[in-house]
Amino acid sequence: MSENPTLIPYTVLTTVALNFPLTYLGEPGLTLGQLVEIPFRNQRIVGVIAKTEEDSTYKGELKSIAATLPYTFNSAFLNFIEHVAQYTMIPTGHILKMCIMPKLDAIAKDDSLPLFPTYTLDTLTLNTDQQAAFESCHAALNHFKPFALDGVTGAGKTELYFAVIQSALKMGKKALVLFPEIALTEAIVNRFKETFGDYPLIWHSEVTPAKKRKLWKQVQNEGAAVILGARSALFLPISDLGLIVIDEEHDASYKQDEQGCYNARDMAIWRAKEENIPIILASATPSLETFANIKSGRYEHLTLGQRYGAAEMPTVRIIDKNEYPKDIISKPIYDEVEARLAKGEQSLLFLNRRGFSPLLTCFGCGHRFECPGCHIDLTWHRDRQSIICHYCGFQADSPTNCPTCQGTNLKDVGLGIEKVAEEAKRLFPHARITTISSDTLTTPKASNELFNSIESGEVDIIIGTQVLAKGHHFPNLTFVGILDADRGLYQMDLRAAERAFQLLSQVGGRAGRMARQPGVVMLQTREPEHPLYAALKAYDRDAFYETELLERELLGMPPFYRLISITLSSLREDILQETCRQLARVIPQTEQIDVLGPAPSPMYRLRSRYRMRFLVKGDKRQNLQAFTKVWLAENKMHAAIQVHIDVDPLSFM
DNA sequence: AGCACGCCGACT
DNA sequence: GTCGGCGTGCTC
Repeated sequence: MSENPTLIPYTVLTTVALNFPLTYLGEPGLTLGQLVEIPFRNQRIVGVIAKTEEDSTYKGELKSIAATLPYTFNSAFLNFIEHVAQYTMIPTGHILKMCIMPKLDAIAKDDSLPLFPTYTLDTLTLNTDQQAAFESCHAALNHFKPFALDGVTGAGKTELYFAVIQSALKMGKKALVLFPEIALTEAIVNRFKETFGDYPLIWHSEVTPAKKRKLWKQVQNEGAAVILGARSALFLPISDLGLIVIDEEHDASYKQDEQGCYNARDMAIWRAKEENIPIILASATPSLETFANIKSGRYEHLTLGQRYGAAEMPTVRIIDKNEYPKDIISKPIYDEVEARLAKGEQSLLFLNRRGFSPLLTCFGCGHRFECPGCHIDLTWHRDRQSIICHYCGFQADSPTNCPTCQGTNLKDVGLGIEKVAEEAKRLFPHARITTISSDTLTTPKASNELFNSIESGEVDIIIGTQVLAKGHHFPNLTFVGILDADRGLYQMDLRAAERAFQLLSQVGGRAGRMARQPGVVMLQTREPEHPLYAALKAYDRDAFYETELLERELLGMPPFYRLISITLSSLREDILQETCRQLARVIPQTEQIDVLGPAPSPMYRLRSRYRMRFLVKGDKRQNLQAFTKVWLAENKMHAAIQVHIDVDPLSFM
């Protein structure tokens, strides 16, 4: 580029995977946050003015900004991008890319911009608890404050935050409401329409690119609106943001695990802080982190409804599976289902495992059908006539004979929901039975049809996995049988008990939700004495959480300590092992921070890659990111190695 | 000599 | 991330 005396240098954050900004020349007077097009190598990319002066030691020839785009990010949003990048250790450019749309110049030319919805803001009727909670939130509308909204299903959490949203809208501001797996929750969209007289702006992975582009542009305009979205909606450049709500805040789908790990719930706190607005984390079964923040007073605790009052909660019975060793569906559960069939009510049988059986083996020689890439057992999906790897998605046709000994006596081992369905058909030959899992809920349309058929009473017995656990109202469902409550308790996962409690209490919460009398929940377990079940039976959530917190503290685990998981993977096992040895040699020695590993990942072989893992661990005050950055920068990594960094990993799988 | 491929560094 | 420079090694 030729030297032009009228141009001045700007620091520009780009959408490429660099962790530092670049310097470009531009007309004087460009403002902070201005989106621009810049030449980068032989292409044009989008960037944002991060500083209105030069901030680099680069001594090469500077290129010039090619064009300015009619969009400007405010400084709160810029700070948010910077903070997320630093915290998650994702390159800043990647975070910026999550915040913008492709083809910005084309979007700018389109002026067919839809108007904001016109909401009716009639005052909602609140009960005493809701009114008290509302007043706390209302008083915080002009500054940063995190709230934990706590209350059992049906206690009125949604009405409460609807009322707070209403206040924000009246102030001419926008509210951002995050939901886990929004594509499946038509119910909340309808509820919104009923209350506010118009639809919210909807953002999730199923929304078409054209609609996304319109919405992306629209939310930058002034005016009141509600944006209802999945975790990625957190990265929308919303102007005049007045409130953030995270519903089902404990839900694991707020955590993105691929292409850069981040937890939208935690990052939302930072967004609220930068925007100086309140944030409401709602859940009947808060995450242990949130529970700890309530205890320490960092989050204001809003409690709704009669907490864990026995009257509205289902009756929970623990079934000792050791008394029924051979039965998939034990006698007590059978009796309850029979009783529901006689009364024309619905039953749910819950098992958190897809397919027919998690293992297929040859009776003759013991051959197991394993995934060629991951070396784990393939799950037999008899309905689809295939064997499938649940980790990488590898599929093959159902075998008819053994590849090792040619024998034809293949045996299915273990239990999946397809096998439960077969057993249920045998036990209840006249019942109308349907299975629900990610195999049957393939599209939003398919799932709506399925859920509608259940709601309209076309089904007697529902057999399903965890996809059932959230968001759906089954008014005629009065019995839930949990067939293998222990599953999840003994995985190599420190959150297993917490998740099991959340899952079981939610599934239990399905029963009798709308019925006049409480429903019945039965859990089959081989360990009826486990404290988890005692807490579930008494619905003593806080007692369970307190025990769990104590254990985490003793183990030196989150939320008392923080972790960063670093997974190295490669197609070449030798290079991987050598790199790990080398990295282990140069671990910086400090008193406060430990590095565990290298250890083989729980999935040592996944999608044909070998995987090893380090864990960086320190108490809450330590800057683990800075430590990790220094450590990894010591070593030039071989090109055949991929590094995957997960700050605050949810599970270690 | 000519070309294909893979590694590695630079990108403003 | 992704492109291009460059070194290695294979083939005509």
